[in-house]
Amino acid sequence: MSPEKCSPARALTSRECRRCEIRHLAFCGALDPQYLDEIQTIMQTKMLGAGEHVINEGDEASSVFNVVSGCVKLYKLLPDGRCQITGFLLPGDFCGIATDGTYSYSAAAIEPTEICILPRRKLEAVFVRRPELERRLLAIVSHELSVAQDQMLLLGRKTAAERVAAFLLNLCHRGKRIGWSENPIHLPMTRADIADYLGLTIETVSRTFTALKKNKLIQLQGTGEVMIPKRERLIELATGEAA
Amino acid sequence: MSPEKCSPARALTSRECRRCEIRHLAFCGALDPQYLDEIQTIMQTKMLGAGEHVINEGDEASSVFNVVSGCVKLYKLLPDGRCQITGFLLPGDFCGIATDGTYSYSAAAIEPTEICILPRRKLEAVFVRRPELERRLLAIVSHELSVAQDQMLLLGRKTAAERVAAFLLNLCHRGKRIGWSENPIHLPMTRADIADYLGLTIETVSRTFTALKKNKLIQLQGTGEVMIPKRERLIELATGEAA
DNA sequence: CGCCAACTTGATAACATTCAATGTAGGTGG
DNA sequence: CCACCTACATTGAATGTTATCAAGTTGGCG
Repeated sequence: MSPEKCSPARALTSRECRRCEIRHLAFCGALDPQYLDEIQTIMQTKMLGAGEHVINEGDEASSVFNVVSGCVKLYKLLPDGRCQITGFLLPGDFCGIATDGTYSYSAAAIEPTEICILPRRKLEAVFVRRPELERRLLAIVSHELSVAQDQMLLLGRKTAAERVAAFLLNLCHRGKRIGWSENPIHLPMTRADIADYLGLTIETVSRTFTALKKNKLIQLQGTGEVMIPKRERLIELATGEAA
Repeated sequence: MSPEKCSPARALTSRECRRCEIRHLAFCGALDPQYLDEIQTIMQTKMLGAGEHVINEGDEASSVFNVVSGCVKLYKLLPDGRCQITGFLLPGDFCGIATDGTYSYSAAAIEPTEICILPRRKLEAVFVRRPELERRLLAIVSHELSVAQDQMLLLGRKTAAERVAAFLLNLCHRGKRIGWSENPIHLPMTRADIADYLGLTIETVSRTFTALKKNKLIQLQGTGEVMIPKRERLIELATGEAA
């Protein structure tokens, strides 16, 4: 629910963009390979352990970050500790866009995670030379806005069962794109993270999993592997078509 | 809660960008006045009555729209009629950005509203010549994403009273920017719209207004004018600092 | 003046939360 | 290798905030 303990930061290194296996998933993929040095020369990489922070809300927005491997949660806190996770970043996703010079949310790895660090200033300079990069960024941010609107519908109007169903299908869909198993789905996050993402409590999430299991909409293999036997029925539930 | 009846569409006309009084509020403001014709020549304007639609979810995303005057609600529906309003557009705001070729939400005027219509294709052509426009768009969409994240926190984790307080302060802040009265605040939308925006029911919104009034956090002058006597106390409530 | 839509208020019910206890799995040290 | 510890997850019982159902009230407009 709240910030987690941090292990000491790892040394900065630098991957080779040319050999980057997730480039086609990231915004860098908009760049013709011949111009890859534009990114390579301003970029550094870093390994993070579970719980380590990429971004602290309120800090000066000096960089944007690409997730290469692992999983990062974006979240906001209320003064009394209530937490809302606004998204999970998978390989190829990025964070760190800021409007007013400071980050408006926090970001923390939930498992061992490798990130690319791109200094904002330098990246903006690249945009001037390579507008296709900025165009891709606009497309991605627009898409994220659309996803955010879906999530508002979920948080404002869906029942617990609908939320959990939508969450599972979503993760399935995104995982597929990056080559994860479609069935069973792997959940890298805890029940607490799922609860904070869906605007529920841990207990309600747990009970909902149990109920879905009882109704044969899902099967659990351990707490982090979910089989979906009847995809259509889960989709109906998630979209609110089920009475 | 649901789509409203539509009166017949008004004739298309064209305002003069050069004399546009809200240009500095809109993304067009990024354009040096000497290039205003780039927009002027591709743009048309239209008057809408209350309830008329700007966008129908699922339609082909052929244009983007600027609000010149009035107020537009953006919303999404579930099959059974549940509605989530994702935002209210005030003069200077725009809508119609789409990722995959079709609109992912609906948009309807909630009072007489004037809009500018910019064909997507033609606008994209302008972007190539005038990258400052696209850059501004990225800044605006990034800001909207940040606002959407705030709204997720509200919908997922705030109480009814906190939601209403946050809503009033928000509208106050946005209204100020476009020259509306700061105190009392004018609410152009119905209780039903407020409910669908805050993920509550009409009854809960109404009761919450009554409760805030009883606690002297607001005063009502009719249903659409709200006085805020002690701004700080309302801010405390809205941000979750109040116990 | 009367109608209708929007709003308010009241009583009851439901869904999710809270508080509390129990269960399970992975990791560590004896 | 097993016992123990801790973090995470599940389950149960009671509570509470908000939703639902049902009247009323207000206010603007023809």
